[in-house]
Amino acid sequence: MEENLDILRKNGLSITEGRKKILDLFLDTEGALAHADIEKQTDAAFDRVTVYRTLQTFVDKGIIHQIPTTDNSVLYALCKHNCEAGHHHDNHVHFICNNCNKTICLDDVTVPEVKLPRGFKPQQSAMVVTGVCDECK
Amino acid sequence: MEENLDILRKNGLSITEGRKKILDLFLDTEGALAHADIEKQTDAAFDRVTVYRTLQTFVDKGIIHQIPTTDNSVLYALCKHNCEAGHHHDNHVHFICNNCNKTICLDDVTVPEVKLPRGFKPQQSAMVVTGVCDECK
DNA sequence: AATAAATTTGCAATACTGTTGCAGGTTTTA
DNA sequence: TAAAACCTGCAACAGTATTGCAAATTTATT
Repeated sequence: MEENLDILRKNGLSITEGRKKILDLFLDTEGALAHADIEKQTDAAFDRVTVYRTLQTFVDKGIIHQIPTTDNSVLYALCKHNCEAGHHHDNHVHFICNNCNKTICLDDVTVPEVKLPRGFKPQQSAMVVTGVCDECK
Repeated sequence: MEENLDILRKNGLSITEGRKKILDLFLDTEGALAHADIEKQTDAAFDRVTVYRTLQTFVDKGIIHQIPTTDNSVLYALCKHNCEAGHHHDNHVHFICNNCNKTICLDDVTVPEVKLPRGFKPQQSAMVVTGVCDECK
């Protein structure tokens, strides 16, 4: 299986060890990943800076998306639906489990629209639900 | 007007210069405040550490609440509805203006409920909408 | 009102997170 | 295979946040 190579090629990115490994991590992970997770799970094989830059590149290309959290950490997850460079379609709800602390993309749950007061024009909405996930229940 | 003293007393907190000033800032501000805003607007009269500790104390007592943001900064705003120590009723939508960058609590807009997949038990929901606010429109 | 007890503050030190410039190395292109 | 393009690691730096401790302030007690 060479899904990782496909994705990198499709996005016009050079194929490098770092990008392959980090992309594999995302492909193998159900939940979301923080920068620190990636450093740990790659045994610090890559410089911190490289990891930051790789993540940024992936976000720019629409391969992964950033997840808003209530505590202020930054999490990333694969984009499931075809996002394009600079144009994310990331309007699903994110769930954070208080038990196992995983963050899960609920790809099938769309962020509902809300009625805003007069004069407010919405552009993007994000929703984070915390609670207990299906594995910890 | 001594609203600030009332609030501090009600929560069993010592009355100090720092707490009065910082609380006043929140009472006078419509939007939300970041740690950096507070340092600036108090002319660095208080040590950074004091500001951090004061904010933490206020959050613990239910005087202010943390706001989730899409970029990962930490913002705080007054709790309007009677929150109690360790028990926030912060279920209103937050709005971030892409033009003036203010974060506004839409106290009258409640976070809608969403149907989660089987096995997921929700406890708290947060919603952030970005766009253009009523003053920048 | 004065003192003792409790609480809060500021400083110093430390840790973590994230960014930039640049030289050297790797990948791609031709 | 060589040149061009691109990516990586290092070093340096900046911002954010936390902890321990002594000094200062606030509150409770007499």
